[in-house]
Amino acid sequence: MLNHELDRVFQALADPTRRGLVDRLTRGPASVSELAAPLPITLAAVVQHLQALEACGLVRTEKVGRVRTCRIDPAGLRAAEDWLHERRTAWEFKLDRLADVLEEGTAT
Amino acid sequence: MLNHELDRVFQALADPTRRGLVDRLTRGPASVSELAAPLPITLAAVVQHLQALEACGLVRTEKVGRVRTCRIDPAGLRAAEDWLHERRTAWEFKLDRLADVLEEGTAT
DNA sequence: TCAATACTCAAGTGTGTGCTTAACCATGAG
DNA sequence: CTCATGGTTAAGCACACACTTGAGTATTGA
Repeated sequence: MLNHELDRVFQALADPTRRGLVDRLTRGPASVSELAAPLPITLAAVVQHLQALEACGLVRTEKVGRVRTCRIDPAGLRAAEDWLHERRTAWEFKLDRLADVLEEGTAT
Repeated sequence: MLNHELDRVFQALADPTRRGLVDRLTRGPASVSELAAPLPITLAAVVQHLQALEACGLVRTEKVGRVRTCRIDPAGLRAAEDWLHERRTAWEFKLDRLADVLEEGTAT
């Protein structure tokens, strides 16, 4: 995944409403109005959030009749997760090696 | 970690410059000017980015003399990583169970 | 056919973000 | 002491973002 796409994934996840939508969708697919119902904002605003989520691969949607059904797309989640995992483990590995060197110094 | 803190973590990671700083710091600690040197922006701007990164627990810094040394704080990375991991696996588990049910339907 | 449902789109508004400049403070070297 | 280094802070600007309103389209049920 390109750097520019990761921008949008993290940007999308930065908003609590959008993270709420993702959270809701992990419990199963839902229509736009179902997603909007519990929220204190307009349906139009929810649609805009969904467009952001779809644009960066966090959510897939499909329109049947007049109902648009939304569901999680794990690809986006995985991309962000992998980025974080790589950096964190790289750093922790470095820390461990440093600890080893220090240990070696004090021992013997 | 509270929801509000996750906001700031993802918000921080949404910016490519800040993600670049995190990336750089996984290769080892650095001073503010070292971090700024390769970047096309002012040192003041870098300081502002670092404040954002520190405020949300992605980076720790320590000032000795007039030099501020920055290093990764894995806590922030882990918080975001965990959030993503939980949602993704929850959804994939759901998908697997759905596949099982469909399988059962077509079989026998 | 008529009305309700389920969105969709465009325009506008207030707030937040990234960046710059410019002035400033603290430390270390000569 | 004096100057350079390394960083900090504040003010301001341009643009992006979340949200609303309002008007429109397509589908469905009676």
